Amino acid sequence: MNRRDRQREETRERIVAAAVECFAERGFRAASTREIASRAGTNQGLITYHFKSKDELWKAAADALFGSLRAQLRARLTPALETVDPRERTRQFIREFVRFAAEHPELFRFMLEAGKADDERMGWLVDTHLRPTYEANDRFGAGVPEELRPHFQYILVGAASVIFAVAPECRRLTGLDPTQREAIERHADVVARLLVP
Amino acid sequence: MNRRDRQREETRERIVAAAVECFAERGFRAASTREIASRAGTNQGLITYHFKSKDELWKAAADALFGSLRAQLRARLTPALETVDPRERTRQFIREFVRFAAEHPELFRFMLEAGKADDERMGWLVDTHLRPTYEANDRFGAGVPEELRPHFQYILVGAASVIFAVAPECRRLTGLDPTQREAIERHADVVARLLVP
DNA sequence: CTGTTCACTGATCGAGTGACAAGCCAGATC
DNA sequence: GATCTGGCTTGTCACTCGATCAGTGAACAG
Repeated sequence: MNRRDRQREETRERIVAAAVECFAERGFRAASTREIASRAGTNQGLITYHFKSKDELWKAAADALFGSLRAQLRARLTPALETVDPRERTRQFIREFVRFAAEHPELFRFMLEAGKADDERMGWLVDTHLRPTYEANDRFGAGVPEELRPHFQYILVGAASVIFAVAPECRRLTGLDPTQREAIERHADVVARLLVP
Repeated sequence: MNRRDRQREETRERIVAAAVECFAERGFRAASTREIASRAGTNQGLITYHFKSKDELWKAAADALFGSLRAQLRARLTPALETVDPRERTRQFIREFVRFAAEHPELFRFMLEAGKADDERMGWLVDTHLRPTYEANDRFGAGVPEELRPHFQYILVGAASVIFAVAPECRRLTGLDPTQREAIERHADVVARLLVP
């Protein structure tokens, strides 16, 4: 690959990384391309050059976030499948999911911001990223009746993620800092034991 | 009270109601005072007249939302306290909380949007509204050890609310419409039985 | 070495944004 | 019934937004 092409690639990646941060922190509309450019160390015009529009940049950010993290999540969840006892296996699965949610609160924020409105971005995100992830996690819901699957899915996601998504609030409200390793492990344990008694 | 004063009050309430909607749907920055004014059936200038700034309007909206809903929630939760069996009482409590979350998804959206950043609005919301609510719900966590309280709190909120906060996404992803009465009751039942085995 | 390509910059556009101020007129006051 | 108060409208301010585009210069091809 060319030196120019490598430079191009690296710049795009810097912009996408900054975009993931901004979109997760502020939401689509409130995130400005100028701030994204600034965090990436360039100017705003370059964003429209690489990604035709803000919408396209958002999709690129979603691709980077969900693509990378889905692979990472699968890699971390599969060892749990080796556990023999099925209930303990599911608990391991859940604990690992909670740890993952703690390390990547931007994933939940991204999903929640996109999922609340019935617009084109939501449709795209569901069809492109959420459905594959959802179906991949069916291994987890093996023992759950068909009509309860969606409930369990969202209960798990909510129970695991919310405390990390509102970490500043939790710190101020309860004094507990959910970013501490100890708190993460405790949360993982509580969620796992609640969902699999 | 004067006719003018009544008119004034009613107008302010219309604006606040529109503001609650907009802030919950779009977040603070992405919600525009012009859209709020339009939904309230007036013009943008009137907002600055009644509420000096957008920040003040946001606080007024939070006051209306949390104030009214905390009272309403307490009214709906206290009957559950009459149940004799302590575990069943807690389950009733949780079921009612889930129903409440289903009817008022804007509460969770509001809380989540405010709680993710460590800014002045978050501090104000915690000190003014969240802490009182949090402490009032201590009746619920009677049997829970001190250091697990925050975890249970956020697990309950997340498990109960997320599916309703991303209702459009849930509909498209799973085919289940979480706004249907049947789905709400099922969700309430699942959450209650999970959190109190 | 020469000419071309193309990642990148900086300026500018129209369409919003929140805050502000001057005027209007129904309703309160006397 | 004249006067005045104050809720409300309209227009405007400086500013930010995403998008567009001419211009620049280093890396490329021949």
